[in-house]
Amino acid sequence: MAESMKGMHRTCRVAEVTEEMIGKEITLMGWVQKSRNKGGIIFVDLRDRSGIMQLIFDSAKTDQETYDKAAKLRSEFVIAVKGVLQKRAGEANTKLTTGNLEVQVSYLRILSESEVPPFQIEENSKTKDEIRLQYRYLDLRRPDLQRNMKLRSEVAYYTREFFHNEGFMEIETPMLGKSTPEGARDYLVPSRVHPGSFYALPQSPQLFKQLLMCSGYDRYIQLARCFRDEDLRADRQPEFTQIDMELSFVDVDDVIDVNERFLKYLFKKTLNVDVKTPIPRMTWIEAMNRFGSDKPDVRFGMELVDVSDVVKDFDFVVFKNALAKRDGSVRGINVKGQGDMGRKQIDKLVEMAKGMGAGGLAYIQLKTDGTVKSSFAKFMTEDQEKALIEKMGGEKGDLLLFAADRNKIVWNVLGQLRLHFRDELHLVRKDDFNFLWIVEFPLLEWSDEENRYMAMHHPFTMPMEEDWDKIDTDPGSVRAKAYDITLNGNEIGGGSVRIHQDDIQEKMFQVLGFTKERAWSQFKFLLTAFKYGVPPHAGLAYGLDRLVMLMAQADTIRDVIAFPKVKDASDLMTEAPSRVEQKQLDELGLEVPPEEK
RNA sequence: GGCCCAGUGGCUCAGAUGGUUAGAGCGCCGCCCUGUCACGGCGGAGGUCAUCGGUUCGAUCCCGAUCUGGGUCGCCA
Repeated sequence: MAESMKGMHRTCRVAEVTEEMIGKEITLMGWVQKSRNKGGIIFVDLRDRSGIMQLIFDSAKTDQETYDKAAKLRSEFVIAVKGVLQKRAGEANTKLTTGNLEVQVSYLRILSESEVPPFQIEENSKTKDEIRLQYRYLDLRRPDLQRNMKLRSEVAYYTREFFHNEGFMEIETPMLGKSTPEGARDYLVPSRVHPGSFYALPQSPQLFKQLLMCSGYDRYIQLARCFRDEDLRADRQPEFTQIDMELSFVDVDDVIDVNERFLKYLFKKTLNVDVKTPIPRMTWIEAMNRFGSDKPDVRFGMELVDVSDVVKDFDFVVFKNALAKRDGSVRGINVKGQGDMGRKQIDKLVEMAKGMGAGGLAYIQLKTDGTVKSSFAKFMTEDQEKALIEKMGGEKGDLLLFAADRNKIVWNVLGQLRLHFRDELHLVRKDDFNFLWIVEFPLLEWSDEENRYMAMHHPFTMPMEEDWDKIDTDPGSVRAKAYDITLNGNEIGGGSVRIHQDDIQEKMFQVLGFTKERAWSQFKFLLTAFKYGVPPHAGLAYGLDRLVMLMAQADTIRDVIAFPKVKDASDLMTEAPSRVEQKQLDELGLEVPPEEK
């Protein structure tokens, strides 16, 4: 039976008691974590978001009615107790911050009873995601999720504080906007007033923040909700939050400077971690050549080695074909100490490589017994083999893996294998925070599918002045004033300097295959705004969820989002998305497929 | 959309060449216990072995499809 809390007032959270309160009567409220009835004395662990406090019901000291009531307490009952805070009479519990304290209860109210929960409310739950998410309100009671939510709240707080002190203004941009077919799929919202017309939920506030620069707001920040109707991943949700910013009268170094100070401040305040500044910078091409990734994990070696020159005369058709391709190369990695790997495991690696788009994976095993086994031994002379091993720095016991194809594929295959071995061989520590800027991204990326160049970042990204003269002759070689901030091999943010000169913008649209008409119909408001005095500006956006995930050392982004969605973008708790009543559809002038039975 | 993994009491898992009563730990219920805190002792309840179909004398186990969840590729300017 649920009782009222009338007349009772919570003194503080259960683990927020102080030494001065010892001997005083206090009132606590929370959930029953656990009850241990010894017969004659009952111990109850009372839990709230601050922690746990042990309650004592002693048959010799409490009245019979209270004692009998205490005997009825079960897990997750919500109770209010009045009693004297005291030093523990028995052994202290070193695992609790309140382990040397307890409350001798004189008065108990059961504010709410609870059914037996479907899983135990405890740290490091092994319960499968499906059930946790169905009962998310119970899952969120678990201490590890409460810690993550607290960290997330603090990240948001210190972010606002830092940027406020730096003169940034937080300005909200619309959730109901205009659909732009470039980029990710939009979530669409039908308009009742304009049947057949749709708003789109924002993928990012990109264009609005540029307009705010046109309006003179100088330094803008927003913790912005964004939406992308694409498939989910362990680190990707359909709705997510960005720390979104834009600055006027700045260049690359200015954006990097304020953000390095931000990261230093944030990590110190929230995790007490010292971020060393300046954060190192690496160009995109160096990252790709050395690590096969534009978000390299540089905490360990196993760097890519370009062996194209060494193998160019090998009588191996796979290598020859690769080198004949545009942007083709042969590169390898040296997996130290794995030369004795079994055939089965190697086959698995080859399969992995094929899954990443490679035709296969060539290898040389330098076994510890001194023998050498290679998948392409018959296509090279002994001297050639020796030269290749030497180029790779191969020693007894090493495994040399080679990919041959267009650079894009070679980088991807070896870059991913490198990460595979990082995890397999435990080459890094999780609590190590290694930041790295990646700069000088290519401006454009060729799309085979569209048969044209696409913007690597977005169409408003400023090219590097020194490359601009190559925009007609060799567009693929033009670098952009774009930058990403990475942490331990994850992209946590990215941005660019934006184009503010209309002649460059016009040329960009032309290169991207936009007709003047299409560019104008799509971005009329922006292009018009740019006619009325636009300052040079640049910005950056962090993925807040992914950042907090890494800070919390969580394995999935779901663990830092209160109410996340599952793989098919549905919510197991609310069962959204759901069908709606015909009346709603009629008002919108919409027809939808009939429900499947 | 493709590929891979998983689905057995409330939770986490084990299991059987295909054969009587499918096990364990935790949780739950009852009784006992005045210093426990992974409390302890005794007793007990609880299972369409994800669903549908096939093979078989017989299927939780083999086969196929489906569903659910996870990972990943495509996708994510």
